[in-house]
Amino acid sequence: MNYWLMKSEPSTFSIQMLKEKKNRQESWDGVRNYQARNFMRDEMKRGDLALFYHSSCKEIGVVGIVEIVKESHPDKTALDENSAYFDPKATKDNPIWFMVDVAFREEFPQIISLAEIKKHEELSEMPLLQRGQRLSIQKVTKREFSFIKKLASLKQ
DNA sequence: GCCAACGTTGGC
DNA sequence: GCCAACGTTGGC
Repeated sequence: MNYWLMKSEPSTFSIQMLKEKKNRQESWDGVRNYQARNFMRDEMKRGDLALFYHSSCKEIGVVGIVEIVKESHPDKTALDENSAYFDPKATKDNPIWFMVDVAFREEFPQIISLAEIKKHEELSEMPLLQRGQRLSIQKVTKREFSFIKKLASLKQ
């Protein structure tokens, strides 16, 4: 089982939006970076857990946990001319872009902010904190995942 | 809004 | 295959 961090701009898709969906599930569409795509296509498995990270917003940080409930399948927004994520190079036979489906598992009582993550030596090797790192999907160790989950529970 | 750091594109 | 130009990301 693997652990992940998945970034989203909350103005586009937030954990509240996921939580308010009827089945509390959503396809993680719109990823247009090959490395992030490869993680989804090749490595993400059903049952994996991911930290939900809000980026480019007022309160930056980890806001909760989601579970991968459906493994890689083609991202249809790449074929949709009306989508902001349309890619003219994608075809039905060669979709290029893939996505997984996630399900809401937990919303932290308080955000674990980027500033706080930076304070803990135990989290200092997270890709998130490495210079120039901007991948929207990143690997997280079990230790890091548990540490952040514990930080969140301590704030209750 | 700024800007550093990346990733992608396209001419050669 | 190189690499300059350009576009994007994302924290501040």
